[in-house]
Amino acid sequence: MTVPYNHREVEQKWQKVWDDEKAFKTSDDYSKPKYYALVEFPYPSGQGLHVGHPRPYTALDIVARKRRMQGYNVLYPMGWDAFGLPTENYAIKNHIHPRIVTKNNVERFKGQLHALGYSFDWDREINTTDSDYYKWTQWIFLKLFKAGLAYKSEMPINWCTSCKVGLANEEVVNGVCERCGAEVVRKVKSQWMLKITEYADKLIQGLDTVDYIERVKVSQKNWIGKSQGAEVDFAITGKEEKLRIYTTRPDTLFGATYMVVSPEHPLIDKYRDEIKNYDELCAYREQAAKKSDFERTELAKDKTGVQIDGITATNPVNGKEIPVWISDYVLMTYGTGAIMAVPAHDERDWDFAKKFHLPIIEVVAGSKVSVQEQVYTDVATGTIVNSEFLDGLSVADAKERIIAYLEEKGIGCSKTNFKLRDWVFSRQRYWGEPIPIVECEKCGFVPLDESELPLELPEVESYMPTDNGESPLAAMTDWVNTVCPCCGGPAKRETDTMPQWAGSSWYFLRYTDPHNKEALAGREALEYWMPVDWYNGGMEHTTLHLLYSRFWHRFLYDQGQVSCAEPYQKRTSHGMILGSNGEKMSKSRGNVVNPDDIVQDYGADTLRTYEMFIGAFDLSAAWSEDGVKGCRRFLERVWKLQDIIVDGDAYSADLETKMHQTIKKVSGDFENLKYNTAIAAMMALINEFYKKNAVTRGEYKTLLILLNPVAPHITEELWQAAGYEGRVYQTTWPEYEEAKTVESTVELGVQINGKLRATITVSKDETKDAVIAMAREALGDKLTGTIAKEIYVPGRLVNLVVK
RNA sequence: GCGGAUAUGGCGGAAUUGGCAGACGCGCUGGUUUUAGGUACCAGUGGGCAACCGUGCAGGUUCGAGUCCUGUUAUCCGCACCA
Repeated sequence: MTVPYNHREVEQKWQKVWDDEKAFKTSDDYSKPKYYALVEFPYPSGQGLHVGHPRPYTALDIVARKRRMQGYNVLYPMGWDAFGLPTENYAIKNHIHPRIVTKNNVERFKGQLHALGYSFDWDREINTTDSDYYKWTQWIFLKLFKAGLAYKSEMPINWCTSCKVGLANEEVVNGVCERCGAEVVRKVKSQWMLKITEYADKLIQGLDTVDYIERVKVSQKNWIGKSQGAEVDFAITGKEEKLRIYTTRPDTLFGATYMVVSPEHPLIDKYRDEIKNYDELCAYREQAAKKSDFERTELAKDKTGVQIDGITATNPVNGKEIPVWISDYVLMTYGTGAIMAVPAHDERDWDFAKKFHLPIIEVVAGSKVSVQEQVYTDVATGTIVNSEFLDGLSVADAKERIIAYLEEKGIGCSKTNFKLRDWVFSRQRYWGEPIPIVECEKCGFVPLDESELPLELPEVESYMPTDNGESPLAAMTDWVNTVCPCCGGPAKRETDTMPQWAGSSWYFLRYTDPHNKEALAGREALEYWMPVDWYNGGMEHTTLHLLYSRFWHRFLYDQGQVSCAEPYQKRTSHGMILGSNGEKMSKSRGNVVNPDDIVQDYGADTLRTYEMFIGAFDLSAAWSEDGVKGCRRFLERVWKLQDIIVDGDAYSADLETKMHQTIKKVSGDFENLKYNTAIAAMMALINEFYKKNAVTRGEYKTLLILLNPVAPHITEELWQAAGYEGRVYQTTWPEYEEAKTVESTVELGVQINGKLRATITVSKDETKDAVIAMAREALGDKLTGTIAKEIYVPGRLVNLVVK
C-alpha cells in the first residue's frame, strides 16, 4: 500500500524543485520555434486573488506546458497592472503611500499565484508602476504627440459636488457619487486626447487578419461603428450660409420634411438676431445640458424639441422650404450635429413628427407608411417613390444615384462616419504615469526630451485631488515650475496623469525583453516573439483594453518600431465564475470563495482541475464545493493507480484503441478550449484501468503526461515515484496513431423509421448488405411491412424505412 | 430599443457538427468493508407499471433534428436617440 496523497507536501516540494531548476525559464535560443501565450495581467487589488483569476491562467498554463513538451520555446509571462484608483483610494484613506500598498498587494498576489504552480517565467515579471517600465509608456506617448495624435481639448469630466473631485466613470453610479451619494455634474476641463479615430479604419481592417472568437470581432466592429452615408448642404433661406447635415439614407432626401439641429449647434447663436424665440431656445438648451445620462435614457422615447422661429431651410433637391427645430435627440458629437428628418423612414424622426404634427412623406414604397401608419426603415426591399429622378430605383441604387447627383451639383458628398470617439487620456489623479509635457508661455505644449525620461512621479504630501479638480501634482509647485526644453523660459509641467489603460496598452511587448534599458524591447526579441500567439482575457476588455492596445501597436508598427501590424494572432475569452447561488461573487452577497482556502484544503492541483472541469470555458459557471470534492476524488484515484501498476512499456491489447483515442481527444481539446471534456476523457480512461484492476507502466506514463498540464504537482510526484526518467515537464508529449483510434468492431443502432429498435455489433469494414442482413435478423418480429429504403451509415447506425 | 449569448435529468454539463440524447462529474438509492461517522469499493439512477414519451414553446424540412429553417418565450451580458 502506498502512502496517502498529501497535497501540501507534494505541492511545496515540486514548486521548490521548479524554482531551483528554473524549469520554466524562457530560452533566448531564437532558433527554436516559439510560442507566446498571454493572459491579461491582473490589477493587484487589496482583496488578493479571486477564484476567477485561475480560470484563464490555468487554461493557458495548460497550453504553455503542452507546447514546451512539444518542443517549443514558450513565453508565458506574468506582471502587474498596478496603477489605478482603488490603490490610490486605499492610500488616501489609510495614509500609506500607494507604492507601499502596491508592493504589499503584489507580494500577496505573487505568493498566491506561486502556490497554484503556474509555469510563468518570473524572471520576466513586469510592473507598470516601475519607472523602468513607465519610462517607455511615456516614450510612446511622446511618439504619439510628435505624430500629432495627442492633443489637448475641452472635455467634460464627472464632478462630484460634495467631494469636489473629478470621478472616473466607474465611480459614478446612477448619476451619483459612489462614495458620498452626492449629485455628479459635468464640468468642462482641458484634457489630453489621443486620436484613435484616425485609426478606426485600420482597426476594422486588421480584424480580418486575426483569429479572434467571433463575438469579440463583432463587438469591436460595433464599437468602432463605421457607417457610410453622405453629407448634404441645405440652404438657410435668405442666407449665403449652408446648413450641413449627415445622413446614411441620402436616398430618402425627397422625404425630408423638416430639419433638426443639436441644442449646442453654433447656428443658434450666429443668427440670434433673426431668431424670434431665442430665449425659449436658450431655456431648452440649458435644460438639455442639465439632463444626466440617466435621465436621457429614461426619456429616450419621449421626444422633446423647440422649433426655431425665424429660420427655415430649403431642401436642395426639390427647393421646398422646411422648418428647423432643435432637439436633444441630435448629438453635437456625431456627424455634423444637424440632420434632415425623414419621418416616414426613420424611427426617431417618426416619433418626433408624430408628437409635433409635422408632415410625413413616403419615399420608399413598402405599403406600411400610408396603409398601416407605420414607419418603414427596411433598406433591403422597397422601391423609391415621390422622388422625381430616383423613382423606381431600389434603395441601394438610389443611394448611388443621389450621391453622384449631389457631387455633380456641388451640394453634397459621400461621407463615412464612426461612432468611435477620441480617447480621453488624462486623469486628475496621483497614481498614474506623469504626462511628459510642459506648457511654455511662448512655445505652447513642449514634449520633454527622451533623455529626461522617465519623468518620475514626485513624492507628495496628500494624494487627494484638489478642490478645483486638479491632480494632486498641481499642488507641488517646485515640481510644476520648470524650464521650457525649447526656449529655456519659465514653463509648467502637465499635472494630469495617464489612465490605467496606458500601461496595459503595450505590456506584451515588454515581456519579450523586459530588462532592456535602450528600447521598449530589442528588435530581435520583438521580431522573434511577436505577435502573441494566443491571448486570453475577459469579455469586459473587448472594447477598451483590446482596442486601445491594438491602436498603440498599430501606431508603433506605422512608426517602424514593431514588425507586425496586429499584436495578437488569436484571442479567446473565458466565462465568469459565479457564486454557488448562480450570482456574481461579491462581498455583499456573501458568496465569495477564497482560492487560498481551496489550495489549503484540497490542493492547487484540485483547484486547477476543478476550474477546468467546471464547464465550457467561454461560459459562466457556478461554483460548487461538491464539484471540487469530485475533482479531488479523481486525483486520489490517479494516486492510487500506483497500487495496480503492472509491467509492460506497451499499451495492453484491449486498451490500445482507448489509449490512442484519449491522446487524440486530450491533445485536441486542450487546443480548443474544451478542458472539461479533456478531463472527462482522462476520468473515463482511469475507470477502464480500475475495471481491469491493472495499468501497464506504458499506459500509466502516458496518463501522467496527459494530466500534467492540468495537475502538474501530483503528476511529477507520481512520475518520480514510478521511477521514470527525468521530469514530466522535460518529457515529450505523446503521439497517437489515427488508425489505432478506430475500434475494429462497432455497435450500431438499428432503427425502424428513425426509432431505435435494436443494436448489433459488426466489424468496422463489413459490407452494407451483410450489415442490413444482420439488422433484419436482430429486429426479428419487430420488422413488419415492406422495406422502402435501407440506410446504413458506417460506424453509426442502420435505419430501415418501412411502409 | 439595438447588438451578443444561453435554454438538455434532482444539479454542473456531454453529444464526433444531421446519425443509438444524457459522456464525465456531483447528488441520490441499495450493498460490502468499518465499533460508529467519514473514507474506500460494488451495483443502480431521465420520466412512465407498460406500450411509449422525452433537449424552453409552436410549426417546418428530412429516412433521421438537441443540432438546419420560420416564428415565439424567458434569462443573462454589453451599448444607449450615432441620423
